[in-house]
Amino acid sequence: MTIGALRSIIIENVFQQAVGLSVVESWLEQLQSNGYRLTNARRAVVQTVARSQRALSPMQVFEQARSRYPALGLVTVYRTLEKLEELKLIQRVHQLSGCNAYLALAEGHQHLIICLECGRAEYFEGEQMEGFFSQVGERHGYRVCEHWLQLFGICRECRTNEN
Amino acid sequence: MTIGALRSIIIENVFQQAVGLSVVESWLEQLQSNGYRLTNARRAVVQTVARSQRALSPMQVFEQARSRYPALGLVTVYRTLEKLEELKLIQRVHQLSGCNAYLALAEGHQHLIICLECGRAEYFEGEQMEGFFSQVGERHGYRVCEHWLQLFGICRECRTNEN
DNA sequence: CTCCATGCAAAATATTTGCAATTCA
DNA sequence: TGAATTGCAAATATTTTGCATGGAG
Repeated sequence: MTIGALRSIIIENVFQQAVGLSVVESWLEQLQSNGYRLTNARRAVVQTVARSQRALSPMQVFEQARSRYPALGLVTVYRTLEKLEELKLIQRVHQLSGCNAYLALAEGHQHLIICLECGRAEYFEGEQMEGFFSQVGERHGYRVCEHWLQLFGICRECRTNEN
Repeated sequence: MTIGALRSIIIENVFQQAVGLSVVESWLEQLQSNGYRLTNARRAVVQTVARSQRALSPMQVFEQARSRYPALGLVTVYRTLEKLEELKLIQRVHQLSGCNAYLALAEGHQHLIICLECGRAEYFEGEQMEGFFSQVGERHGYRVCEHWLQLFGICRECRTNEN
């Protein structure tokens, strides 16, 4: 094993511990504490969605999760996503390309910025807008109780690759 | 005919001239000038969508337009909506209840406020936000080129009816 | 009279449901 | 062991496509 390969593994482990594994374990715990059983099918789906940097459709989740657990069925993906959404661990993301993709839900970070090229999705904050939204509502006679804000663009990595 | 009925007709005509008929005629003209033929099916769809205050699904358009032109088929609704969208006369609207509804597109008014109760949809302006959106993009390394902003709430009429 | 447009039927997709076999707790 | 979970197959729901007929220009 080369130094390079070793370093990759270390970095991967650090990465998983920092942003991957703990989220997976937290989701599995929450499924369990809400009365759902932990199965290999659910573990595969949770690992796939929790670690993804982009919103995935049920079919994409199915394809990726099947490499972890080949016996997985598409129906189980649908049912697991349903439960994760119900527990507010993921949310459905609407994009120009479709509205059936799911992404980990970051608490308190309501707004999304999505790369049109690679699909990478990140949350950003914008609390100062709530006041503006209420004002707009008042002006039109609405009591505003929800809002969707999403930005679309090209991320740095994709711009670099294109040049 | 009573004075009341007469007044209703006058008001309806004024209304149609102000916000309904002219839009319908404009859309039909644009269909024609883009090489599409004017048929009764298309007239029925255009009248339904152009005059609606809320976003309508293909099935809803079909049901409403069929009362104007009973021989209408659902497939023609899909195909007509497709052409209207291509001509940028309507847009697909994403709601919690689904993403397959279409609404007249008001030029220059990019953002929507939608009543969760009755579905009424109105556009509002918010040009001052473009700068903010670009800033957010920069901070995350994105070149922002598009944005979605939608507010959801309860309109005045629905609040009144509930009390 | 010539194509474009239509509506039906069928196909293609996407999602949900019924159910017997399996697996977790 | 008992009940929740699974995957398959079938049912639904939605949208698209093929095609013979009809209608606009």
